[in-house]
Amino acid sequence: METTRTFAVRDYNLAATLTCGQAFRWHWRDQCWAGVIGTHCVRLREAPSSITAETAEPVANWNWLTHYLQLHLDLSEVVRAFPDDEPMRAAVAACRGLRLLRQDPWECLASFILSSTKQIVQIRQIIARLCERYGEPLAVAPGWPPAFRFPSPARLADASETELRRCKMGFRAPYLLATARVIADGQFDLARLQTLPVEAARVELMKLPGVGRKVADCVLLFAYGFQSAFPVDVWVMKALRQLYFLRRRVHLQRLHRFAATHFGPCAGYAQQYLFHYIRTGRSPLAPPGAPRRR
DNA sequence: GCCCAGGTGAAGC
DNA sequence: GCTTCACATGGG
Repeated sequence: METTRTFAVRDYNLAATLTCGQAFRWHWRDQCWAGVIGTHCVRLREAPSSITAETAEPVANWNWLTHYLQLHLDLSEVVRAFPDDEPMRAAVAACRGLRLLRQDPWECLASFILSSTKQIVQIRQIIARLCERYGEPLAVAPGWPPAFRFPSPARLADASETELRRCKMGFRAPYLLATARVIADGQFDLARLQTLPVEAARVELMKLPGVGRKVADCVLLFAYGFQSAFPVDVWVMKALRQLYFLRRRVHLQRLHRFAATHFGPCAGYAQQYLFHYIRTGRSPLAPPGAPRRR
């Protein structure tokens, strides 16, 4: 039992991984990345070839952390599977060490239901309010600020739409509430999706209120680890159009077909590199106002 | 004021 | 089938 453990890593860019828009609860505080994984309040410190974790309470088994961070994964194999073209080379060079996490399905699902037409900053604020108001308080170390579990489906199912709207989630409130209720009632089994082929799991997810193709793909990729899932949002759409389709108008369906054939077995990983690349001011497509590297 | 944000669902052709 | 629109909220 210990509260600190250091893990040797290679090619792990923790900052990019925790801020690239796949998870929304990490904060930079006291030279550490502070966050909550399940019931564990944790701080992560990045060094050139290691990651040191500190928890609020002693830990006997660290599997929850190594699984979440996917520490066993050999990133070079993933990158080798990418297509050898100029956009991918640039994206990989711009965010070397970027990883996909393996998140809890419910937290991931609820988070991305709340994500539609919201900027990442705002998604983070909504989720923070949701956890403060509905999540169970967690044990924290002396000097750490209060921390909360992500609220369970049952807890949110007991709330009213009006209450949820006070977290500033707007029109997403009825979606989150309805989905929480279906899951809390046992009518929908998130765990079962892990046993299905990706296409079948997607069909199931899209039966949930507020879950369309894009949100479903995010959950398939970020929570279940289906690496062929390729979420296409406005940014990925822009990137694919400009980098691969000569700025022509392209239908979403065609982009999905292109993604399935062009990016290989780790298409979802490639998607995250492209997404982060265009959003962080390191590409010609950077958003206005984004920090631009020389 | 305007436009846009890791979209979805429903209504209108 | 496809296209258009409403839906809250806040940042730039």
